[in-house]
Amino acid sequence: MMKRIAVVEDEPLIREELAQMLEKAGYQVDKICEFDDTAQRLKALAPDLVILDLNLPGRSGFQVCREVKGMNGFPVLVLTSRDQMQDELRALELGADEYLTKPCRRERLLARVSNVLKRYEGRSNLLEGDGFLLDRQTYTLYIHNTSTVLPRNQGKLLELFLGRPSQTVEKEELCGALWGTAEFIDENALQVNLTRLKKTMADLGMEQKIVPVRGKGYRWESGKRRHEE
Amino acid sequence: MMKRIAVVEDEPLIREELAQMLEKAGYQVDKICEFDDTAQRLKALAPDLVILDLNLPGRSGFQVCREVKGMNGFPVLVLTSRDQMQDELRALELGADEYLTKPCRRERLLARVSNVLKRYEGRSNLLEGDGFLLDRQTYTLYIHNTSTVLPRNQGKLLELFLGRPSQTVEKEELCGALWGTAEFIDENALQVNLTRLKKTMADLGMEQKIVPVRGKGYRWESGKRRHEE
DNA sequence: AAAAAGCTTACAACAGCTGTAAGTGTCATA
DNA sequence: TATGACACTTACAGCTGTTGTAAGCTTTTT
Repeated sequence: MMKRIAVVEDEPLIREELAQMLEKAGYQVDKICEFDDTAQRLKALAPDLVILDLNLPGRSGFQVCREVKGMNGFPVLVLTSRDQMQDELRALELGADEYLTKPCRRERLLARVSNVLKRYEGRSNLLEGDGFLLDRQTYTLYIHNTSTVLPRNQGKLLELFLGRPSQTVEKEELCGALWGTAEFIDENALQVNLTRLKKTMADLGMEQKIVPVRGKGYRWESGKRRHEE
Repeated sequence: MMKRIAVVEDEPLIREELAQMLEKAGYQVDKICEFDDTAQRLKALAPDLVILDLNLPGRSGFQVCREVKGMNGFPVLVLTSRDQMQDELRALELGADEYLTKPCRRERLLARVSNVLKRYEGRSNLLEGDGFLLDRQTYTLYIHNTSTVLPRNQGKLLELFLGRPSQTVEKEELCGALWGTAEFIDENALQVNLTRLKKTMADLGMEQKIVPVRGKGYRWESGKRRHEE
């Protein structure tokens, strides 16, 4: 399957040259030319890799980098003419997967691109939690250098909670996630499954985080947040 | 928990300087000073990251890189004075996670080290196959942007094969992997499990690779390797 | 052609996950 | 502080998917 790369670069000449080079190397390229809501556009494109310039009109590339990594976790390769050490450190700290300075030789760029893509192979549906990762398909949970496959129901619940941090999730919805349509709600069965999830989380050393909201449902508390809302 | 870094560098001065820098940054450092069986030594150390020089006495650093990536999948950061583009490409192709040239500023090195470590968080036991990844603990198989949890026996077999690419693995050993001690060998049961593994591999679109060696055992053929050695 | 090695398939035993049900604990309000 | 509603625990039996068994088939070698 052809890998898709999004190019975020405001200088048209460089952008086109980049796109051509990548296409010649067998990638499908999406060019971003307007930079008012870059992160959102990227989310819609859902590429396999983002190549990002730091000097963008309006919003800074750093901001985009942070948003992309926080939101979707796409791999990000920063390609910029800013060669200050500080910029590099900042980009890496924000989660960039690679940092290259322009001008950059074709071979090097392509090698790094392929390297980053390879690293991310098969990891496109890892959900990021607070100190752990959850595979959406298999419900494999990665934490503290170990992995465990959660039973299906526990995985579904955890997945749902991770998508709604710090929000109250109603029982109806939880039941819906477990048994499809939420027409027949078995609060007890839900309760049992929640207990089981809590237990395996405790066994794995994750901080307890599923808080009951009386009469409503449950809320997932992100571990060591400082400020509540 | 303190991360452990193995430094593979033959020049004592540089080695010590590197080690000091890393230790000051809060890592535990293992220095490798003899280079006759580097990959084996690294395996025994089981570090969180390997910093590797390419110009080693005896065996080439490339060879070490390949062995480390094939065997254990530790993250490898190549730090070398060879700044030929060709070297960089080759190292990346062999699976190196990062390539830096000496001299390298402290901040850059530390940033890249922390970046690589972060990427590998919780992924320390992913075995790399030819176009796929296998989680040693859960036998979750990642391929083509999907993941599947293999049944235990199929996982064990695949794991064993991945550790012995292009070698004939005897039936005894395969049985040993499945049922502990290989004292009681049930060739038929083994056969059935192999068939099942082949089937799930075929279903997942992996090229067929388990070749019988008459009277001996089986051999895992690495798909589309160009040059063997 | 026959023997040996390798492979396929169906089936029953088994393990682990799931829902059920009955009972215990906790909280909020009168 | 008594009460009822809600929340939780536990044991158990049914179900699903994995495993070993056994019988028969195919391929290879001599």
